[in-house]
Amino acid sequence: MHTSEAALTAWARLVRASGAVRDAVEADLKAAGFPPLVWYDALLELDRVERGLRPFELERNMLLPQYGTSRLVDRLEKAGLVERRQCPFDGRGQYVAITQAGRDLRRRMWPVYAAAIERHLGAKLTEAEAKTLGDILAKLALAPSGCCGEGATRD
Amino acid sequence: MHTSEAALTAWARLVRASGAVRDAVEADLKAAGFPPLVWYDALLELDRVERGLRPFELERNMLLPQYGTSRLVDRLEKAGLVERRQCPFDGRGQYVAITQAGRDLRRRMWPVYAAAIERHLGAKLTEAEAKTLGDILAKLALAPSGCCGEGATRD
DNA sequence: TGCGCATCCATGCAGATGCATCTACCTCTG
DNA sequence: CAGAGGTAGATGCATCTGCATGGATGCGCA
Repeated sequence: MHTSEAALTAWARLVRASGAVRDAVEADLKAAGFPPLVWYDALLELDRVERGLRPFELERNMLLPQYGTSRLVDRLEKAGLVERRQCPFDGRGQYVAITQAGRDLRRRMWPVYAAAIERHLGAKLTEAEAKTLGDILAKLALAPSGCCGEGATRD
Repeated sequence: MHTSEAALTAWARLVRASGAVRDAVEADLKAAGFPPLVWYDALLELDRVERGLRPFELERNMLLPQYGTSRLVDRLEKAGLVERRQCPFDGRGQYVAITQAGRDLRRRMWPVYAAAIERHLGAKLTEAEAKTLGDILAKLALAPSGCCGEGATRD
């Protein structure tokens, strides 16, 4: 099986460009005195759901490892942005719910975040390019080849 | 200034997809008993240039922070894959040169690496899509908006 | 020549991450 | 109900990263 030139180029640029853009957006957030991107993402997930989320749900939604989620919640909790609640129907589990402080912080972060995205991504692409980019990237997420077995063709 | 829907979607998918693909490729390398991606990248850079590279060159080429480069070279050196050489015309500087062991390792890693790229990226896109993706991502690297001032329009 | 300042690289320390493992609880089966 | 096996989540330890700073050398200018 041959790996195409185009795929190799796309890989190289994907890694570089995404890293650079991500770092730039992170830097803008930090410069404004805000916590890292992953905090925002977690708060956003949690803000969507009234009852809170189970850690394993957060883990799936954010593509984080289990221990990463556990410790991220630790930090968010320590900062007063979320709280852990006992899960009523599963003694092993818990719900993680956003607090008002968490909602406030997320809301304050959004303008800075949006501006950073615009500056580091939006401003460099036309509308059509952004659309195309999103569409192609969506295909990469399909049929997870790394985690669920059944990645290559079955023989 | 409004941030377009398409740009926001592209951002979200860029972060997710690139993270997922990168993690999957890393995992394949690790599963084959190889060191992380960044080692490969560094060895590749160093393998291109006979005389070796100054750390600050490696730093620029790989978009790494200065201390990150310093410590990456430490690890590579400890593993016998590179060696530091005194710089003949700058007493502060040095050259980092790949060793034969480094070249060998890089060569052994390549088939696994290429297969991983094909599996996690190439196989999911058509040739045309990969080409388009690469072209669009290339535009993101232009006119660095995060690091050199002069990102937004001058007022 | 000597002094101020910039550049190159290293490093101490704190915080974050990866890995393996642990505890506690659930569920299924006989 | 007992016991096996699976799932939810936490955590000790080693490694890695970010940040600030330090030491050493080069360079420009009086």
